[in-house]
Amino acid sequence: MATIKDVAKCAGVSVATVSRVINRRGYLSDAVIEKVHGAMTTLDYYPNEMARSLHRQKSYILGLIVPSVSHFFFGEIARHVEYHAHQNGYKVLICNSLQDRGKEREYIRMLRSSQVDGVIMGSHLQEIEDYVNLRLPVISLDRRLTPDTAYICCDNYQGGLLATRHLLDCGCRNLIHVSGCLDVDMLANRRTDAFLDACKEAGAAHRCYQLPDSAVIDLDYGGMIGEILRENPDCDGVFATSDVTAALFLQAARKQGRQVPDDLRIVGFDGSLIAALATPQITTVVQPVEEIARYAVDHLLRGIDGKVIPHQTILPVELQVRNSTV
Amino acid sequence: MATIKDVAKCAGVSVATVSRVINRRGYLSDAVIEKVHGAMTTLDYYPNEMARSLHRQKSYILGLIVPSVSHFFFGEIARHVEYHAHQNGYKVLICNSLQDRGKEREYIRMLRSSQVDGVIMGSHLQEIEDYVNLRLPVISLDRRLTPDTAYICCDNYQGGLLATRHLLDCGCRNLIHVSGCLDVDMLANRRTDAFLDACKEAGAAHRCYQLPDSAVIDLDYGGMIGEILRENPDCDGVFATSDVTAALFLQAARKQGRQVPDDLRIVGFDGSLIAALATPQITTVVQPVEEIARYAVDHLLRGIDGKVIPHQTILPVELQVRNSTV
DNA sequence: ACAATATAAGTAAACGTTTGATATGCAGTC
DNA sequence: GACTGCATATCAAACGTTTACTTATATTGT
Repeated sequence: MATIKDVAKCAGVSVATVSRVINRRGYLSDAVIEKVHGAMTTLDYYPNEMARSLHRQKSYILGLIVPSVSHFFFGEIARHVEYHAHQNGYKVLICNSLQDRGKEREYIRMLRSSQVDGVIMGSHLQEIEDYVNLRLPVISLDRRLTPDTAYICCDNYQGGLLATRHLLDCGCRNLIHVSGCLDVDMLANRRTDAFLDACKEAGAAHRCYQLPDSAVIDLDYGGMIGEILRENPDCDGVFATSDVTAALFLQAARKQGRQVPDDLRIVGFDGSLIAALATPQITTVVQPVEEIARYAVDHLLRGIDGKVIPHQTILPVELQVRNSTV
Repeated sequence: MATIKDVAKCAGVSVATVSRVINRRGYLSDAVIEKVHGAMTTLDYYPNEMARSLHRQKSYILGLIVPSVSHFFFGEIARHVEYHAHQNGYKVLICNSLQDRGKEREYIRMLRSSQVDGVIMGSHLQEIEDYVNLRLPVISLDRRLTPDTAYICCDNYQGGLLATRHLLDCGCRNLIHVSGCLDVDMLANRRTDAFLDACKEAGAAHRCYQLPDSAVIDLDYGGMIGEILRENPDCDGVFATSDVTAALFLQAARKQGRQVPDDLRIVGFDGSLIAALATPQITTVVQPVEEIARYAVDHLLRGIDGKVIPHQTILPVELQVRNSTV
């Protein structure tokens, strides 16, 4: 590949001059500018970003760690994060932690070495201290890492409330809630809190189940869901912590001959495509994915620029009522 | 951040020595190795990959261009590409072209500037010449770009044959096929060829529809699908070019009071999660996504290392029969 | 006519690494 | 005791940029 030296030689000027015309700095005569541009196109020259980054001590690369981009929710997050990063002249390096502590730690190291300017963490199995050591601007999604790392999330409690109350309003009196693993202190756990509060408030029978961490990646826990449903023949309403889980309930219900929504009403969470593509379509709590991604990028970039940013950004959710409940 | 100089000073040796212990090169005494390691940990030092890349003229970064990582199929591709890249010590920069020619071109430029070692192209709107100019190892997914760029794809024709014959075997006599835009010379178009061949061979009535390019990104073309179904009241079998389209047919059928699979049988393509999560589950032609990604990475890396690689890699598909047809 | 300033281009150091060439010390050998 | 050979560590150049400094020339005001 042609370097700035080749361009300089070809144009008959110094490398400094070429650099100047690339960066439009200092005084340049039109003649020189033209010559340099000519040389650049004939040599098909592109500035070497590694060299630039090294000099300017800034890579314009962001790291994004998610459980997996093939996960509906995180796929959308990744898409929008990349979009907004690109809009701001940043590139993004993706990392699929696959819910594995070792990989998560490895990725964190790798991103540091790679001189990324900041990272967006959507996967959080690691012990807190590992993040502290990062010494890099970080925005976390849906988890408070340390007292002073900023995080973005949707209003999980409100979402849980909307979902549960909707089921109750539909006449459900025997509810089931399936959440992820509650051991890790994720903000998504507020959905479960809300479920419990709403059930107690209404005096409705209810039961909670937890899915293992791995469920986020290996989406074949349909058997488990069928089991849960079988265990609860009286259940008339399900609040699932994700749309995928809701879709699995839909299938299990059909297999067990229970009509949705007549015998069993189902509410999901996320507002991902799967909820809209299921038959019947699934009532779901819609997370503002695009906004979450936008704020994550915006705040991260502000952090990188040394500006102060809000610790906590909570975005509103919306209940999208569809045929799995009415 | 600490640099190699800081480590050298701290350990009381030269930077060359530090570099040597990092890279395990040349003769080193145990005493020095220990001192340097000590310094590295006390300073929390990580080598600067930009500087290394600059020197070694190799970034260990791969570019991946897809229409969108939030697309079911490409999300999985991205996940597995990243996985195998990581296994081989490579990082991956993602680019969502969003089926936009301008963005595609821009990303190609960006990847060149960023000194990626190679690129995997899963998005192909650009004119061929733009790829030729790349002068970078490239593996294309599902498209023959130039006579000498390697590509990986599944056996699209065979997939089309399996899908169509399965419908015919189920007794369908009035088929519909919905494909993507056939103007661009994608290998996925072979599915349509197979559909036509199989229908003619069996003497079955059939009709083809094309979806606009944008459908890959904006997945809300349900109305269009409903319209197609309404136009064809006698249709008893659908071969959709993707699982998403199949899922939309499922919904449209239900809305129009047609029972699946009794009145209408539906076959999708891709083998993505949506086919398994739909109710009823969708019969689909399963693409070996993981293998596709693995070969894409393997061949790209071999190409980067200057080895010769096969022009064409066609992987077998499999028909997964589910309740949307039987 | 001459200082003061504006314009234009070049020199060389720096960013953080790696590595070939080189220097130093120290056994062992004749 | 000079010589070889080996182990160990340093020096300095290079990777492709940017930019503070410097130098050279042109333009202006008095």
